[in-house]
Formats: sequence, structure tokens, C-alpha cells
Amino acid sequence: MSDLLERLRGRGWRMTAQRRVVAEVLDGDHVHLTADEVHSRAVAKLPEISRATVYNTLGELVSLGEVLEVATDKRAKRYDPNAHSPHHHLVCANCGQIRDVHPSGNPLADLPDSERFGFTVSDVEVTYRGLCPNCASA
Amino acid sequence: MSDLLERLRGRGWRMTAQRRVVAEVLDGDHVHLTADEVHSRAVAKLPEISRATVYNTLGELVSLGEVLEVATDKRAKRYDPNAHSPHHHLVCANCGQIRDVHPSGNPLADLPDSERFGFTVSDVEVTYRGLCPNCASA
DNA sequence: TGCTGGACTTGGACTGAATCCAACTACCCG
DNA sequence: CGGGTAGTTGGATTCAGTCCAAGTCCAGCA
Repeated sequence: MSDLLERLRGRGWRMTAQRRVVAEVLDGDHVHLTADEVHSRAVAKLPEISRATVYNTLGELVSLGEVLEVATDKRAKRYDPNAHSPHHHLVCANCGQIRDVHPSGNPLADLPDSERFGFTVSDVEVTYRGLCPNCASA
Repeated sequence: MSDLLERLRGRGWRMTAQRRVVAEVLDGDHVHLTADEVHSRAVAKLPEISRATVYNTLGELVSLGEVLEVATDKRAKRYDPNAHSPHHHLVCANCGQIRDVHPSGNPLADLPDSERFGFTVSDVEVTYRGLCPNCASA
């Protein structure tokens, strides 16, 4: 939980109230929040925090690999605090909710060299789409 | 090629000059264009076509399943005319270029029921990320 | 403990993508 | 060929995200 804060301090971060709040919000629920949702939850704890700061902090967390950016095709990017256990996503095509899933195979291994076009492939991202029980029955 | 136009007519579309032009643009090169690129190519063939119409038409093509929407995490959505042969995407993290790839496994099969949370899963989308030869050497 | 340099934050303006909407146009059926 | 209606227009609007110059305040050092 606050090992996140530890890790950040260890990386030479200045620990400011704003950064702490953003980290807390992400650590809180394990849902996939949009930047704006992160912002409004952060505002609840620290009213003066600005949107720009939330974006900055999220960007920094992402480039430190502490948080994952998830771009489903919905409007806004979502942020996934669960960056340390590899997993993929199942998203509802209707309401946009996201769940973490852990499929069995390793898709990276399924991409033969002949299909790599000289790219250095470093990462795969798998998104399953469908309808959640709620939207399916509606 | 113009079986696309045929199919559309068959689905009860009014065939207008604008729609024809958008369909032609997509059918032309097999690259992954952004909506704006589609628009500017369309303008070259039919100067009065408006952005709104391009968006409308693309949206309709997508919901008919004739064209795929690809949301990498870059700025704009891209449209993939190659909707009838299942394939996945390899995207360069630096310059954003996209290539179609055909991995061997079937990731849908890799998702056990216990990981489906009651969703009716209808589709998988796999995105490989890395650097293209060009960006890797830079 | 108190100072100070530079990392952080602020908020408002700005950009780029996409959507909305009300007036207009033109396809297609009879 | 005339009318009803699907389709189009373009300008305004929304929405996510970025930029920037000015101000703030953290951390390391004396």
C-alpha cells in the first residue's frame, strides 16, 4: 500500500501532498479510473489540486511503470494501478466497465519472427470485448 | 473492391457521392488511416464533403462490421478496412505506424470460463507494441 | 533551525478529436 | 417527375489532454 510511496521516495521524488493524494486514490480501489475520475477523487481529499497536476503525476507514474495506461476505445484513457501482476482486460462494449483477467497462453510466443517485420516487440496487450451480465440482459 | 458498395446497397443504404468516396478511400490503400486522413483524401475527390459526414459514414461502416476501429493509445482512432480477415496489430510505440499481423494461437480459447465474470465475450483484440526498425535505430 | 535553489503546482488558455444540431439537399420510390 | 425522408453541411460545442509563465514549497545543507 504505502510501499508505493516508499518506492517513489526511493526514486528521488519530492513527496508533496498532491502526489501523495494521487497515489492514495490509485491505491484505494482497484478499479480503472479515468484521469478525470482520479482528479475528482483527489479533489475530495485535497480541494486545491489542479487537473494539470493530476495529469503530470499520472504521466510520471506511468513512465515509472507503477501504473498502466489502458486505452480501450472509449473516450478517455484509464489508469490501472495493478501494474505489477501481468494481466489483460475484459471490457464491456456497452457500459465500458473493465475487469482484469488472466488468460492461460502467452500471446507473445504466438507471434512468429516472420510476422514481426523487424520490429523489436516488447509488449502485448490483449483486450477481450463483450457484454457484462448487466448490459447483456438489458 | 466495389463489392463493398454492393454490400452497402444491399443493406438498404442510399448511395450518395459522399459515401461512395469514403468507401473508395478506405478500399484504396490498405493502411490504417485516421478519420482526418480519410477526410482529407475524400476532399481530394469531392471537395465539398464535410468532416461530419466522414465521421457519420465511418461510424456506420464500423457498426455494419465493414471496417474496424483501432484505438491504439495514440491521439486519434484509426480505421482498418481489412475487417474480413481476422488479424491483429503491431504498433510502433514511437512513430505510431501500424502493421497487420497473424499470430498462430487463438487467444479467445485461452480465456477460461472462470475468468469471464458472466460476460458474453465476443471478440479479442491483440496489440503488440514495440519499435519499428526505423525508430529502433534512431 | 533557517535559507535557498530548483522541483512542483497552479489555473487558465489552448489544441485536436469528435459530436451535435437545425437548416438544407438530393436519393429513390411510386 | 414530385414528395417524403434519409443524408449532408458547417459551425458551434464538448471533451480529453497539453502548455506555460508565475507562484509555491520541499529537501539538503550550513
